[in-house]
Amino acid sequence: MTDEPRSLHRRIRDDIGAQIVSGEWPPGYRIPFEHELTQQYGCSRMTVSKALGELARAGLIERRKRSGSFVARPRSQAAVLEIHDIRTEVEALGLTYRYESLARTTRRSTDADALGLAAGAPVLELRCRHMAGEAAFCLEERLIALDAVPEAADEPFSSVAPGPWLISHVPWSEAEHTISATGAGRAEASLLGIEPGAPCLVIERRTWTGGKPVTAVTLTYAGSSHSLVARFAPAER
Amino acid sequence: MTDEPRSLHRRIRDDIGAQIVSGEWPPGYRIPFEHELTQQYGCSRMTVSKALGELARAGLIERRKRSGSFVARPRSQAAVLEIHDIRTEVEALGLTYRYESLARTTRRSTDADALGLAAGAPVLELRCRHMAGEAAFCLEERLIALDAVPEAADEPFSSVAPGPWLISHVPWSEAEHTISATGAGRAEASLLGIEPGAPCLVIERRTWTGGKPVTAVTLTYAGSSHSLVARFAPAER
DNA sequence: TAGTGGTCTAGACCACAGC
DNA sequence: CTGTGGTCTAGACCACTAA
Repeated sequence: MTDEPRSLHRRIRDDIGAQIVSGEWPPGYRIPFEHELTQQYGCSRMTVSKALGELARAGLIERRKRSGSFVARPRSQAAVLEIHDIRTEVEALGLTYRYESLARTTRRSTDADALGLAAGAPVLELRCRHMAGEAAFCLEERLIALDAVPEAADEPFSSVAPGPWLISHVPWSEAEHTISATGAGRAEASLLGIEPGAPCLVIERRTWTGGKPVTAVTLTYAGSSHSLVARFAPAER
Repeated sequence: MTDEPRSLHRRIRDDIGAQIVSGEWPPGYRIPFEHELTQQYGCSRMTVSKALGELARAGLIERRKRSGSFVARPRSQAAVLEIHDIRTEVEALGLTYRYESLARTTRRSTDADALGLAAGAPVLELRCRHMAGEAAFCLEERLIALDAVPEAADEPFSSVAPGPWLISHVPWSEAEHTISATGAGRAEASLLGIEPGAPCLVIERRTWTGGKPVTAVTLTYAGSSHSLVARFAPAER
C-alpha cells in the first residue's frame, strides 16, 4: 500500500514524528529509549540514533543524557523563508521580466551605510528596477563592498542584475533579512507607478562571506504586488 | 589555541565548510572522496559520512553517486524566520504588554474562510488587540477550528491570548506564513491609532496538526512599529 | 562494470546528569 | 554509581550511475 520502507532510519523517524504530530505523544512524553527502539525495530543502535538525531534537529524532540528523549513543546514559531531570484519570481507569475539600471556610483562608505564596513572603504552603489511586463515589480538599492568583490568595479550592471551577478562571483554567503512595511516616498512611488504613501513591502538583506561584509540591498515591492511565504514542516519530506 | 575538537565529525564538517565559505573551494569543486577524508583524518567512513551529510542538508554541498561530492552553487536564499510570541516581542522592547479581547463569536465556517475547513464546520472567531504600553502594537483576527480544538469553545479568551493558549492545548503543528504589506482600513487604523491607508505589515499564519486545520490568524502591525528578521547560516554554530 | 555514496551492524568507550 | 545519549570503529552489502 505504501512505498515507505526505503530506509529504516527514515521509517523510525517518521513513525515517531507521526506519534508526536498526531498528539498521541504529547509534549513532555518520554520517547522509548534507544535500546528499546533497537529491539522494537530489530536494528542496531546507530540506526535509531540517526532517526532520533534528525528529530532533535527538527526540534520535535529534546534529548537529555541520563534521562532519555522527550517530546519538545513548540517554542517560537520557526519557519523557512525562501527568497528567490527576482527574475524567477516574475516569470513564475507568467510575466516577462526586464531589468533596468537606474544609477551606478562608486564612492567611499560612510557610517550611515548599512553594510557594516569601516568608513572610507570603497563601495559601489547601484539603483535599479525590476519590471514585470510593463509594470514595475520591485526597486533595488544596493551597496557592494569593493574590497570583498573587486571585480564588481569593472562590471557596468547595465544589463545584468547585481543579484545574479553576485551569486556567480561570490563563493558562498551568510545573509540576514529584515522585512518591514513602509509608505512609498515620492521617488519610489513614481518609479513603482503607485501613489506616494502607498504601502510597500521592504526586504533588506545584508550578506557576508567568511564574516566579511559583501553587499547590502533594499528591495521595495508595491504592497499589493508581492508577498512572502514561509513554511514549517516538523521533519522534512 | 582553539577549543575545537569536541567531536571529530564536527571538526571535519567545519573544516570543509570553512573552505567553501572562504571561496577556496568554489562552486563545482569536487570535495575529497569519503575514503580520502577517512585517511586524512584517520577515522572511519561513518564519521566523514556524517560530516558530509550535514553539509549536504545545510545546502553547502551536493552529493552525487558514482562521481563524488561537490560544492553547491547558492540557489534561492533560504532563511530561518523566527516568529515569537507577541508578549515576548513587546517585552523585549522594554514595554509593558497588555492583551485586549475585542470580539468573540462562534459560527459555522464558510468557503471564504482561510482555514481550509469544510463549509459548515464550527469555528470560533476572535478579534483582539495587543498593546505595548499605551500604544497599540498589533491587531489579531483569528479563526479556530472547533473540531480540532473543542476545548476552545469553553475558553472565553478574555484575559488569555489565543496564541499562547493554543500552544499549550495543541500538541504540535505545521504552519504556513504569508507576509505582505497593506494599507490600514478604517477600523484597523482606528484600533491601531494610525491614519487610514498607513502602511501595515501583515502576517497570515495557517496552522495544521497532523494534516487537520487548527487555526488561521491575521496579525496586523503598524508598519513603523515592527519588522521581521530572518537569518541564514550555512552550517549551524 | 567499477566506484561512489547510502545504509546498516555489533560491538566499544566516554561524559554526563540523575539517583 | 548507573544508565543515558554522543561518538566512533572496522567492517559489510546495496543501488545507482557515470564511464
